Amino acid sequence: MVDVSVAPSRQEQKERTREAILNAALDLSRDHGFAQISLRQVAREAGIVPTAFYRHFESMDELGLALVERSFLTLRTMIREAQRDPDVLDNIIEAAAEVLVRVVKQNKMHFAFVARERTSGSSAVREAIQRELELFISELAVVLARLPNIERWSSDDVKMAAGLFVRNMVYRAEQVVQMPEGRPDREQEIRHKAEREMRLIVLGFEKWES
Amino acid sequence: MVDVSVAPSRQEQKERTREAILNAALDLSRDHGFAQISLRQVAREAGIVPTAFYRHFESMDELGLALVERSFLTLRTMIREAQRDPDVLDNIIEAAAEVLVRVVKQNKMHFAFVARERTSGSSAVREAIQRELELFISELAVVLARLPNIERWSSDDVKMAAGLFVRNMVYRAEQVVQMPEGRPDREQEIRHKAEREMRLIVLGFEKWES
DNA sequence: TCCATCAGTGAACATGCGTACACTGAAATA
DNA sequence: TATTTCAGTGTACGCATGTTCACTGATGGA
Repeated sequence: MVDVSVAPSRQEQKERTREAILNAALDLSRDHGFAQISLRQVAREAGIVPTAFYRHFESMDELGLALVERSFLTLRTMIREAQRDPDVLDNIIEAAAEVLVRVVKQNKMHFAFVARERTSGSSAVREAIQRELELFISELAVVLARLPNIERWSSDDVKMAAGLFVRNMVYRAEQVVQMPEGRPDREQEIRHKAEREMRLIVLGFEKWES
Repeated sequence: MVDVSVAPSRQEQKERTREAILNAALDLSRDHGFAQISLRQVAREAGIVPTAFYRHFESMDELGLALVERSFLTLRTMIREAQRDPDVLDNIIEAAAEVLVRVVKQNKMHFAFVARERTSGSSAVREAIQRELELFISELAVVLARLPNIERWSSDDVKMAAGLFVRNMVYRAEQVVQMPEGRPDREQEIRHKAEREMRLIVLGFEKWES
């Protein structure tokens, strides 16, 4: 029996409300951080009564973890894309800078969330982000390991390089997030600076010994 | 007329209470961030009644700014020291890594505050920290500009390099702060990683063109 | 058609919050 | 010594919070 009516099924409706809560929380976090917002604010913004919140999450902490997961889905998609693209290996710097600005711009809220809560969220959220970032660095290390100058490096060294890239990426992502709407000049500037930094790091690669 | 009695003057007492408030706030910020703590908590911890808080600060925001200022005093002292020491130029990496771990360990709370509130504090606090960090990068750039390989660089390039150093320093400082007490092995590891990263960046210096 | 399920409701509560206000009493000043 | 100053007190207020509990009514399986 196929549902062809406009009325959503119970499951669909629940999922929809869950999304509304996630989006409300992400939106409210924007100004003052996730840790500052209250369960009641989230409920209000999501268009439900405070107690209905508990039908979806046991606590704000659990909501925070769900947001971490959803945000990193974006990042993982990004690196999977990069792994498939053969051009990336040829000019990793330009590709990375381009992807950085484009993807961050498309997912401002998620990046803002990660950058902000990485150091300041509740300990549960903070630890989840650190773990996910470590994972992300490892995945990037796999990509980097295929670069010509890096093939002979120890895996520790490759991870260090990946860590440097990611940290600079997080920093530049913060800037893209804080960037006011409709400022292509600022965007250009950030991309340019990100490129120069990565190029400097890559230059170091070529002379690196253990 | 010199005050030889044990009783502190009115001014001294006020200054003492102000310090108590600052320390209380720094201490309470440790676990959940400055933005999360309340005026009443700070007052309680400082041993005064909530309303007495207003004799010293107009709001929690003003307290936050005072903490930023006090925290950066530490950082500025650090770089002034480095500027006077001629050895620093010879082996800037080892010196920087050593100073990093030592000073951060001595002033854990201040560094933790800066690292945490940099991305998550109230906008006033956040902007104050960004400004101070920019200033710090400029000061470091002056030191770097005297390095043999860098003399011929444009000032923009030197600032980029200083920015890379500072961002990695902030990151490693976060780790030192989170480091559990009495773990010299972890300390050694962090210092070692910081050194390797800086060495990689310096290697890039040598081949840098514009 | 009947009935169980369960997403969302709405009232109630105890608690902690920021801040206004009138106050006290010791230190500083005259 | 008499007076002023002012850091710190204590009460009181209205408000937002997290969580409890009994509830409603549409969905969807029997």
